[in-house]
Amino acid sequence: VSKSTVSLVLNGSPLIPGETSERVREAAARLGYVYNRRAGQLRGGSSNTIAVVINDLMNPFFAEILVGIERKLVDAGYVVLMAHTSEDVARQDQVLHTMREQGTAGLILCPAYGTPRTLRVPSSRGASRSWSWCARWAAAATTSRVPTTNAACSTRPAPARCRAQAHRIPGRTHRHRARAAPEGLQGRAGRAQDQARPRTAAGQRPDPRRRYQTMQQLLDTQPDATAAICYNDVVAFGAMAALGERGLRAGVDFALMGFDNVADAAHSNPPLSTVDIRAGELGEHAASLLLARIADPERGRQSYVAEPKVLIRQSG
Amino acid sequence: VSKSTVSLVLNGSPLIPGETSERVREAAARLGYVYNRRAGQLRGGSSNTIAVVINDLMNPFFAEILVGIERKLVDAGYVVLMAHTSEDVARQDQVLHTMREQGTAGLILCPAYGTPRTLRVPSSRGASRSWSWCARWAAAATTSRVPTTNAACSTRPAPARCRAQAHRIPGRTHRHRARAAPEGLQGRAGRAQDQARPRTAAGQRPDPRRRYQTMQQLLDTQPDATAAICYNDVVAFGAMAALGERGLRAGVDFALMGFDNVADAAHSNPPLSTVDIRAGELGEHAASLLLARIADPERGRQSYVAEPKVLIRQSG
DNA sequence: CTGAAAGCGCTTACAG
DNA sequence: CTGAAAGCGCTTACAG
Repeated sequence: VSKSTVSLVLNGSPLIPGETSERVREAAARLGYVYNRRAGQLRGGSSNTIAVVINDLMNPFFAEILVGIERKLVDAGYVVLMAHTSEDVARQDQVLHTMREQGTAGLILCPAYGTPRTLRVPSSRGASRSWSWCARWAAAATTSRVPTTNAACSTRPAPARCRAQAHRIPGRTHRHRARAAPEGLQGRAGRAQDQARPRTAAGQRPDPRRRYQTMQQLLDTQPDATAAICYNDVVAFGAMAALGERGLRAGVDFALMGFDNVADAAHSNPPLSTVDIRAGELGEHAASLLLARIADPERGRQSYVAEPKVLIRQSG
Repeated sequence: VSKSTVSLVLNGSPLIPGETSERVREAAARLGYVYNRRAGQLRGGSSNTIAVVINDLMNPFFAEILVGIERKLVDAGYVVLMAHTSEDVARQDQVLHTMREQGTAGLILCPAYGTPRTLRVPSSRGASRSWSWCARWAAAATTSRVPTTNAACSTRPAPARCRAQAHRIPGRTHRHRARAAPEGLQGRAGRAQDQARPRTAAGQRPDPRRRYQTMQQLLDTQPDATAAICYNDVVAFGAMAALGERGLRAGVDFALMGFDNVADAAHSNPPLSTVDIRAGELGEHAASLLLARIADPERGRQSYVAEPKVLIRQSG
């Protein structure tokens, strides 16, 4: 009954005969022994924790991403150290700093709006930690400055095709940023009046309190508009409310398109046409790429870009 | 420049003179030194991590709770170890076991449906860990079996007043569990036909895929119903969709009441009448009570019960 | 196949 | 006020 024997047993080493192993396990159970993984990792030099820093859990899109990440990571035997930034860059810096001291094996970051593309993730000593960006374009830019940068999960599909020819889409005045190429929308009949591409208001963050007002404003200032491509599903939900208040119904009087295909989009009132991006899988991919990088640090950085799928439901 | 001197400096001990302290800090910064908190805690016997196990982040109610918990905990200098159970008791057992080895200072659990009330949280060795239940009734029952049980955050307000006299509310046939006492609803005029109290379908979990069908079914089987008190806001959103599909509008043809006052409830189509329970604060309280217990383990268990507030908007 | 010894990076008495 | 020494709970060579 020696210390090292116990250690070998608990780590499932094949060196120990079954009988001895049994005795040890039995004794451990009887004494209510609980393994101190941190001590083990201190000595062994490994770590089974991964940091996940996420920007906005109030948006179901990111909540789904987090769930996907967590699922994959736990399945792989890791435990996740989570922090929420509420889109606040200062808090993001703070938690990034704190987590550095925890000696995680890796980090997945869904960056807050305004995160500099050159962000250097403070890595633990020596062993430069692997990490991934997730779900925002910032991914592309983190090359030379952060050589440990790994995966990029971008939701941005092919650009410059954001036109819905069948409807009158307001351009520069509305605040929504069109991210998709909703080709499906083109087929929806109507008068093809305006091909104005919705203005990309980069850097503009979709303030939850404004989702609704934005549509109100749009309807006031551009009374001839008959469609809107919304920044995301949550914005589109707000637009539905604004429409409803004026006695208009999306899909009848107005075409509305979201983005993300959040779970609730299938049962909004009316069900929302949107672009399916499978947020959960996005998260799982971010996790997978990170895990691959941890397993083989020599591996170059990779990226995964989701294939968006247009989903036409009642709203547009 | 000795090890212990460095340690004292980094922990802000007053024993070290300013000049020496400066030199140490400067050198640390220059060398890119990063403190290994786990090693420190191994020796010191403390821990600054807290486990948070949560059941369903797809429901914005719980996402808000998590955000509240995280905010409070990070502000207090802790770091959170998060796990998601997806309402799966088996996975909950798994993550609870894994987290035990991490030696957290405490645990907050939003139990999955079906969690036995007698659940014993596996505590780390010796130092029985403080912990809290959050947001589910299970709280009340965890007394004698888990003496380290701490706070209970219950969302259940006073019972047995769930009647909306102004409307015809289906009773036993619908699947929604009424949790609130929507007094405000009583004042909403209409024919007072039925006082049937909605049947409490305890243990019945609101399957997201069914939210919508449930309302459909209700309308089919009880065509004379004119109101529904929904289990929560998310269920109510599904009901709105079902209504909309039949050309009915909540607040005009039918009264609909949710529960939780999730952020989106203010801008659903139409805006949802609901019961405000301030999920974020619920989470913050769960965190506060846990922190108090950690600071003073002798302190008895406490509970916090939120005061619900009825919010009448357009839907009912 | 099992035990004694050194050490992961820190902290904490305890001497100088 | 600063340094030398022991030890947190584990793992990993290295002998027996």
